[in-house]
Amino acid sequence: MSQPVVDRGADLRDALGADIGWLLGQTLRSYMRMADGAAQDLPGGMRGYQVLTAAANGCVSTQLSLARELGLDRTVMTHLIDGLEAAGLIQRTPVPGDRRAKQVAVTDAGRAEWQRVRDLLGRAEDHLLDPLSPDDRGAFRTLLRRVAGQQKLDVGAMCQMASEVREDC
Amino acid sequence: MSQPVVDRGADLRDALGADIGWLLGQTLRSYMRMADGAAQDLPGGMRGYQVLTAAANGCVSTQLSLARELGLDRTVMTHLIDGLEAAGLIQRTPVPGDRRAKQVAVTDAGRAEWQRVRDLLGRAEDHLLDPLSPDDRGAFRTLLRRVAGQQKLDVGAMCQMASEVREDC
DNA sequence: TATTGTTATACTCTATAACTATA
DNA sequence: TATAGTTATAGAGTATAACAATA
Repeated sequence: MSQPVVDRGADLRDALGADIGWLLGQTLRSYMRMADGAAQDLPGGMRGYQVLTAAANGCVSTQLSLARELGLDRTVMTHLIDGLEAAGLIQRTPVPGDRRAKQVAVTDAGRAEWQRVRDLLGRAEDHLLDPLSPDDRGAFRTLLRRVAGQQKLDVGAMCQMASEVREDC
Repeated sequence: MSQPVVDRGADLRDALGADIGWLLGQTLRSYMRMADGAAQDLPGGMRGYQVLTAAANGCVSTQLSLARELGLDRTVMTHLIDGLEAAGLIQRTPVPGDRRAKQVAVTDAGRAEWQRVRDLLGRAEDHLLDPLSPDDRGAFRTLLRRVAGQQKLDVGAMCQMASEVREDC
């Protein structure tokens, strides 16, 4: 009780800067402002880009495993893939051996588009990390990857599942 | 053209781990899952908490400057403050000298509630940063603060404005 | 004429449930 | 009975416009 009222004179910048939720939110918002421009021509925007990333770089997979991979609902995945397929960027093909499931594969156009957007996003990232030195950028990326990595991807299970379908994994 | 098709054999984890937007999104989502529990009793949830943070730690301010500070629309701010005021956590008082504006001040109950939620969020943050060593946690916080800090707060302008109203700033 | 706060409206995103066709 | 995909619907979150009171 002999102390002054807690934080009465503290600066707002310090208070918000101590809130990691606020820092992450502001950082993501700042990045999204730039990224939305890069992905605006892509059906589904940034989420469409993530689907394209997973389809282009992971093992060939079904809609459901893709949804689980990206932490999306399967109803959302349906709409995203509708848009990407209508734009000719990915293709739905039946899974031999399970006629319920559909295999999702990137087309050549989809791969090219993915690379185009990826390069634009790279510039957005450069701009975001501008206040850091090259060394610090690497450190930040490494630390962020470790923090984000704790809710693990379970990519192994996905590849195993997909390998039942194709062997080029 | 003599190169193999780009990224054909790359792992999905690597592809997503190279996407800073995805990393930030996953990290924020992971944090929010824990934080929502901490702020669930607070009107407005996490955004309500941020309003409370700004009101408790910054200079006394109007709704509009608070909204600008937090990057919210002023219509959203109205609803958030409606909830917080109904819960007795903050108080709207007229600004002497400008009868259009309303001053937002934290009540004693609001300050106590802010501290309670802040402590819970601290635990969520500890859990989020669990995969890092103590040194790395500090480094991550510092780097993130610098990255987030680039869209600057303009706290100075806010304090100046508020000091026209009160002098305890 | 511009600003503060409020209200109403619409649009996006997300979550849920129901339905089909397969297994 | 359970699973993959689709569709429809409702909810939250956000953005926009219009309004009243005041500067």
